[in-house]
Amino acid sequence: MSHMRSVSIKDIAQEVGVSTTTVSFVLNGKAKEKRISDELKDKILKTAERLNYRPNQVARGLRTGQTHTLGLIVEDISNPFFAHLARFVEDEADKSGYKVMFCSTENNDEKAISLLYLLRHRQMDGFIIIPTSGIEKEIRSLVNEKKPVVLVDRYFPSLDTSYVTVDNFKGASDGTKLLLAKGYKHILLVTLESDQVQMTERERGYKEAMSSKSLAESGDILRIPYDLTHAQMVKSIASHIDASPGIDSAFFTTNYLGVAGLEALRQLKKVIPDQIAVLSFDDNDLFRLGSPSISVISQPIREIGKKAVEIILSLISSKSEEPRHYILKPEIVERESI
Amino acid sequence: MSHMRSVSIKDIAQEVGVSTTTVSFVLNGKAKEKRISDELKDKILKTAERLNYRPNQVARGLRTGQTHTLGLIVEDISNPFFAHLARFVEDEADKSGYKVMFCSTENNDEKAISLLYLLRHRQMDGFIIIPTSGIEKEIRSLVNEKKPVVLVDRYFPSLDTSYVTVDNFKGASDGTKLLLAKGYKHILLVTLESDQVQMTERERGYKEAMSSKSLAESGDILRIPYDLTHAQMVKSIASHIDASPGIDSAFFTTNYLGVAGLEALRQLKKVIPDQIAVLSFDDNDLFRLGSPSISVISQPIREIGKKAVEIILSLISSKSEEPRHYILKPEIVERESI
DNA sequence: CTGAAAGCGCTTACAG
DNA sequence: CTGAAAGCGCTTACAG
Repeated sequence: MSHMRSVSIKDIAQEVGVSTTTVSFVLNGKAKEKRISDELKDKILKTAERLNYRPNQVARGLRTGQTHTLGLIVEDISNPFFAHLARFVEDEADKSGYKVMFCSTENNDEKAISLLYLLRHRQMDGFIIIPTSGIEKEIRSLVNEKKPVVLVDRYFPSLDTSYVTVDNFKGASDGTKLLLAKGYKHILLVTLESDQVQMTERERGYKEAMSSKSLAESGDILRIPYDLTHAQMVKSIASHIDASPGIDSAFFTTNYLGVAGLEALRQLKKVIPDQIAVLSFDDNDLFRLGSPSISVISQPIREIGKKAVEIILSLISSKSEEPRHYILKPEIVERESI
Repeated sequence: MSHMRSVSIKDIAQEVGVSTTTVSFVLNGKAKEKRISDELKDKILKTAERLNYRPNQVARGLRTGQTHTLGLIVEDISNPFFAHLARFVEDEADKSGYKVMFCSTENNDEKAISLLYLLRHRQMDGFIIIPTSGIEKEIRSLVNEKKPVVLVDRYFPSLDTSYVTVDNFKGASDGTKLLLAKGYKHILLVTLESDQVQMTERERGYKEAMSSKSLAESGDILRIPYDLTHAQMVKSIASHIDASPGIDSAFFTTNYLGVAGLEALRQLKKVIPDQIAVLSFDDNDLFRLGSPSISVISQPIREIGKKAVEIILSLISSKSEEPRHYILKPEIVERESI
């Protein structure tokens, strides 16, 4: 019972003895509008059913110029932050009949550019992008060509696109202030060597909080190159902490830095929070259920995903719309680690 | 500088003063084969470059019948097991110029069926599917229509499809035997109420290991309905363990059951492994870095993803091929929890 | 109430 | 060496 060619609108038309136009109208629910008789409509519907007709969306996409597909470009789909984001984007897109195609950039400019290129070939209706720092030019041309695009997690201050992020400055500043309020004085900030806005803002928040205190408090910043392997990150963090006995607390600016940090502290056999307090951006199972549980600055991922899809869909339906910016509130979750 | 219509092969043809045929040939690298002069070839290439030509893959897909897109249907993309699988599938597919479109079924038959339907409309070249138990009929018709499909993590014994899984029986049996060898006698198996092969095999492995011991050893099985929320799972596990003082160890058959289990034990303030030993299927950051770290039966996710893509690509390139089955070896990772 | 025809952007057998 | 033409499976303005 296998066909090499699947059944098309033409087959139905032939079977019923009518034009493909009529079939198309009926199948698209325009029977009423086109005033096609109920008998004929039923006959066409029944025949489509009987022949097990499946509309070819590729053909429809070519004809209408709408593929009902969103391109989602993340840093790494296996990172829990992006995996959850993907899921919420999927759910939200699904409600409007959109599917999503994902790609991981590994935070690599070359890869990101080539992925964006490939996705454009495939006529995505819109793009939800966690940009790498070197992809500004390509995003700009996307915008210039009026392609719907929304940046997530980070954006380019010099580029007027829609974006949705979190108030990273406030998150980092509040987190640091919480540590200070708890009596920790020598706070190490472990962050990524990055010029991207989400990272610079977090660093700025930390610095602002530190500077608001007296000079007795002293900070320290460890900047990890973002192309290190996980093992190298762990090693780098461990050796820095080991060499800095004065430090009483560590603040990690991303979830995988936090994970690497816990691994480092474990190697050093540091007791949390007695020997060193820990705070991290982003939440995950390890932070939530590990022992001790880790305090975090949690991002509202579901809301971020929802907003991103909402923006992209509104951009798709009305090309002229102005860029929209959403800056959501991160939430401090206090646990046992501080 | 924005165009409503992007540049097509026709624009290039017009610009150069040549037919679209010729343009298509050189753009597809067939200049040599079609013996098109180097001058002309260069001119066409230059013009394409200058006009910033981007081939429309939707049109190509319609014409050639190949979309170079794989459909990946998982249970939940935000679950670390599937998130990692997705990443490895992506990487492997990428090497052959394929992109992947993902969907989450939530282990819901209706949703799975509708997703498969939607993806078929979109002319995926192949499907990598983590099936729900009620989707057998739809998978069967996929196979009957000679669509390339490979099942992952589980399969239907009564359906002759390609699949790649892990030796779940051996994994569960070895894990149980390890607990027994460590002196634990009263092992609780916490599993899903499921008739799917990966689950029944794990339960069978556990039972086999238990029955190989004397009657002094006694087991207990808690079967969690798979439609419970996370909180309900935690509650169900907690109350069962709380009501079974004789139990000295717990073996969880999936990663999220393990996570819920740890949460339950934390609520009950049970000390691991002194009051209760813990073993779980699947690995994750929490198991690896939590305190105490949790022993696991780890699946070779990268290899699973690679194999799945390898099979699907070979199915795509030669439709006649026989189904292939891969049963990979799980690995026991002993940590502090037993 | 219904259909012939054009066209979305490609590829490719066929012809010269 | 190169091109005219058909066709992938749809949708839709136009005509009657």
